[in-house]
Amino acid sequence: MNLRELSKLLGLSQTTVSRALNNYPEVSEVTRKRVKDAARRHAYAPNRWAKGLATGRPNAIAHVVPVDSTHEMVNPVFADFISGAIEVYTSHGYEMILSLIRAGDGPRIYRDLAARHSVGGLIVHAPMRDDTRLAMLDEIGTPYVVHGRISGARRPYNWIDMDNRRAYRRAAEELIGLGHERIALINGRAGMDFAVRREEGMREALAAAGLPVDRALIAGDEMTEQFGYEAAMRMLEARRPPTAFIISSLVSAIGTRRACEALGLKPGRDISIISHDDDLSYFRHDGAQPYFTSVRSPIREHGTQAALMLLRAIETPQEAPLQTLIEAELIPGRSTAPPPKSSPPEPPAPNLAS
Amino acid sequence: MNLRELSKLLGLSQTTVSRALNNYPEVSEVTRKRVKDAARRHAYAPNRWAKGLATGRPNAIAHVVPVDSTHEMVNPVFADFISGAIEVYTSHGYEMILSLIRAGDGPRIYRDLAARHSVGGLIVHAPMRDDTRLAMLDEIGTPYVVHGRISGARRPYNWIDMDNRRAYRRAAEELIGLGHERIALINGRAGMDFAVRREEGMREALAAAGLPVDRALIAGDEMTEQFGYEAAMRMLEARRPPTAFIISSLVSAIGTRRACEALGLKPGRDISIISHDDDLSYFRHDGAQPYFTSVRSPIREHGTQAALMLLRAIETPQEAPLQTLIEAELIPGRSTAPPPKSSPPEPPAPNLAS
DNA sequence: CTCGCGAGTCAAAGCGCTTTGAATCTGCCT
DNA sequence: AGGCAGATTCAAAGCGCTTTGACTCGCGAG
Repeated sequence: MNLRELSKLLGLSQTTVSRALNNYPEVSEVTRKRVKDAARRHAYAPNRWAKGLATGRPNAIAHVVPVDSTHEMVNPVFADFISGAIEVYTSHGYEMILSLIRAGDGPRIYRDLAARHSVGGLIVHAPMRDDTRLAMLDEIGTPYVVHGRISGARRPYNWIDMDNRRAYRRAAEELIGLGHERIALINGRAGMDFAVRREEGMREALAAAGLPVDRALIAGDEMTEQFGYEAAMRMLEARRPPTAFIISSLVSAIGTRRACEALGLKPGRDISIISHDDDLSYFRHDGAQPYFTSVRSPIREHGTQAALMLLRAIETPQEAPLQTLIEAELIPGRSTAPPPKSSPPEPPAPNLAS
Repeated sequence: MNLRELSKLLGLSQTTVSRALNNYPEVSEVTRKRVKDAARRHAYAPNRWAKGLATGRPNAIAHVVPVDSTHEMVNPVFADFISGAIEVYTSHGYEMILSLIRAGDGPRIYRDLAARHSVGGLIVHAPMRDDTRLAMLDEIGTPYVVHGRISGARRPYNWIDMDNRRAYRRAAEELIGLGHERIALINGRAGMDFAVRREEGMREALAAAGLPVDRALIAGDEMTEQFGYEAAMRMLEARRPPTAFIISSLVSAIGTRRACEALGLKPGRDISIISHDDDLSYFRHDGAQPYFTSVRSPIREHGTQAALMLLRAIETPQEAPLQTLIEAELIPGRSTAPPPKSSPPEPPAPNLAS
């Protein structure tokens, strides 16, 4: 069933039928009702192609997800982010197209998407520090929203991010307040913008407390369970193990927990862990006190916000880019405690000033 | 840059340029090269709408994911499945559109997708036993592939599934072989087709070994970490706890592990766990022996297969539906062992026959 | 020298929708 | 009765592509 058939059926012109369906005011209410009823009865839905061609208005949003070619990974966080965004799109008449991009593909994909005309804008995932994509996107002219930030950017751009530095400073302060002095950070891949900020946050807290930074207690990689396990294992078996961990991802934190338990260390008693809780639906704790003390930022909400921001950028391009910084909470759980007394206090270093 | 501009630029007709770009044989090689070079130089990409309208050939595949309205969940397994499928689509010139569907939305979404004409087919996720969607899709006439199976289906349809029954029977046999008699199943939501099959598989093994089925040792729900924890906790604290668990999802298995450890039970020593490993990239163990003994079926591969099957169904609709049953492996890990001796042997029930 | 043929190219129609500008139909005022 | 504004409706153009059917051009066969 197409518009012509439908209009013929109703004895009306295509113009009138089209206007009736699109809620134009110059159609009488009685006609509109008649048209809409008929459309429903005959399961008429406008052809997206024809509509797009006629209006020139984009009807899709692309999410471009970089995929590390060696690992072929899709971050589980991504699923929740998307599910937040997608609802916004559908309720505004856009469809979401998903596009994986390999490290090597570079600009081509973005240019193709833009040249298609059907894609009104896109969400940039997993920004790196000094990511070159922005310059390219600005040149291409497609509206975009970055989930995260890119430090080296020249011009203002739309982004939504959590306050990583503040949150991780806060997390480290919490541990320091409990008496920890050797705090490890198990972080995302080096170069990822969020990872840089998180490390900065922790360093700030250590510096403020006059604590040294031990490079051996900082690890960064793709945040798998396995990585959380191995990094923790390595640190815990070293000469001077940490008494606490801050971990950038719940998935890796689960790996770290596994490592601790393998060594007979009980989190919340012998060792402390602060995890990162993206409020992933499949890992959500409805119960009373959560297992992990964690930095919580609701990722689904990020998705919703990013989508709204993008639609705004598409529909009112003249307005200035928007920035949204989301504060993260530190949720108390049962995985943190003061460091165990048993660990022998460091002998005071000979020439420690003042 | 559009076709007309490009052709004017080259001093050729639109016809010739179009044909050159689409590799039609009736264009001389020298012209074709000239055209392709110019197209690249001016970043020309055909307008998808116009192309679709002109050819009538679909250029998108939809993945329709049911979302439980109360939980708003996106299964982490889904991310990996999709990433397998998407590569197939892009390499065949299709784009993937993602569509969430609420329990209530029912047929409307499917009909709309079909009426759009741009969507050539779809993947049905999360089928329930006696799912009514198939009848509807058959009526609508869109090609589709089911990830999983639907027992009550009337007519043959395209599906790809793992051999759930066999795999879970095998898992239960493994535990029975180790000497376990009280085996718990922490399963997916009741009514999900895969959950039904898995339970059947376990029951078969129990029956074959002459072991009774204890309803209290079977739980089913959305497979979150929390559910794995709570279900296990409930069972372990009951009067007659299980000595082994079979768990339908790695995520829930992690919750179960947490429960065991909270009670001082070490998996692989005091309690046995067989998990379900979807080979999720973020949970993949590259190392030697994995932590969990588990039923493994590579979900990403399912995605690839499903996509290929769907494209075949779209491009050669006359062919009969295809079925692919994938065998799952049972991967030995460190979470299984014979039941602990300490547990007092059951006093023989008075009137147990022969 | 003409004709036929294949290779290469072209003009124009058509895909299904929106939108412009004009036409028609009311009812009501003068 | 005539005129006019406002309310409805309409015919036709145009969006950018593919594809049909026709045209042009060389060249070898007759």
